[in-house]
Amino acid sequence: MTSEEINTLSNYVTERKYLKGQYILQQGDVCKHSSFILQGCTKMFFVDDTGQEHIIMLGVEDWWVSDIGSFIEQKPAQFNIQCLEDTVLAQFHVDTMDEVYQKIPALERFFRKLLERGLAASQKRIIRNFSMTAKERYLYFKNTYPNIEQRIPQYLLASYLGITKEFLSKIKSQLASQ
Amino acid sequence: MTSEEINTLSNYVTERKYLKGQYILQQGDVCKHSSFILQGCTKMFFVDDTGQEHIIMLGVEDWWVSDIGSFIEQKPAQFNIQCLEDTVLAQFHVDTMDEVYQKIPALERFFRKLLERGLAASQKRIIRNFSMTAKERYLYFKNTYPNIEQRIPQYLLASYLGITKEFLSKIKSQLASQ
DNA sequence: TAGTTTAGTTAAACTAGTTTAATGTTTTTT
DNA sequence: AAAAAACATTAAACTAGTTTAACTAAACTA
Repeated sequence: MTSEEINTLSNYVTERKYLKGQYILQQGDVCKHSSFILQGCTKMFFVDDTGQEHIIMLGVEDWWVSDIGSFIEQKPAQFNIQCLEDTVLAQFHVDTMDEVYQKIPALERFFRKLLERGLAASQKRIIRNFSMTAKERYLYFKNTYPNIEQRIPQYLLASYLGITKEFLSKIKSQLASQ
Repeated sequence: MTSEEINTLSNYVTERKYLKGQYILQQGDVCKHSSFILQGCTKMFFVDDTGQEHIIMLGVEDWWVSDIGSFIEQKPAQFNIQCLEDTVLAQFHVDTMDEVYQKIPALERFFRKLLERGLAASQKRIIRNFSMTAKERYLYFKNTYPNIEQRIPQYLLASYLGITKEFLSKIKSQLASQ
């Protein structure tokens, strides 16, 4: 991107602050923003028929968060996004995306690459869920994101890993006693 | 797209035939094509450390298949794609993508939307794996893709559902006896 | 047409992960 | 500083799904 383009870009980006616990997006609402985390920590989750919460994605600094399906199609979101800490976002609004893409063609490419990485990551996660045990998934998480575990409560990590908090406890005590 | 653009497009698309059992892509190779299924049926899978095969995606007519991560970054593929029937593909080659995008800007948008849908579908699959039992997943599959089950062997469906073929057998006999 | 491979079924023994419930620990509120 | 709320641990009973193994059925090969 040229420095002129970066300048143009700034007209389309809004900074917004959220407090811990606040929702960036609620299941059923239409996702109006694609957001980049400048500071803070978020969880993207959905609530199933039985009322249980399942975490799809955790987000920290430099990650993008949004319900992409909802954002693109402007249909009701399937997911909630909530702040686990006070969080600062840089947001693009859906109504100005076409305009930005037109003014800065490189951005369309950038967002495509973002999506590609997101899809690749999502597919890898499906694989991990199929081919690894809960203990292996936990160790993989610790290894891949060594600084997230300290920032979030264990029951959320358990939900992200697809297991109960009780079982995560058991795994940790097993690992500790070795 | 204008009819002129469609004409231009045809210069960049190649038709290719594969026989049942042939590989469109092998784990470790770099994915050079993004392919649209004109006819046939494919499986995308990966083989884990223990030698077990896990199906990420099945593909039939009108679906796109490729290892997107590998295609985009031009890195070795993590997945295999193999034909379950004689299959005819319409393929874009990676080397000409930038050129096509330039000549037909609408195509870049089209591929972005494709990715968005792919990502949304992948996330939904993660959810289903977390929040549904194997029986529910099976019924969901039957309901959503009513004509795929007859085309593929049961042990592949089991792999797609993330269960053993024995357990799928059990589920089916349970459902039959109701 | 028999013989061999490939796919599907059934059942018993097993294991990874859940549920329930009680107890302990930390953090927040007042 | 006490009380309340939120989070974490442990253990016993349970269940969904796996493993192993033996058997049946279909599909290719000769």
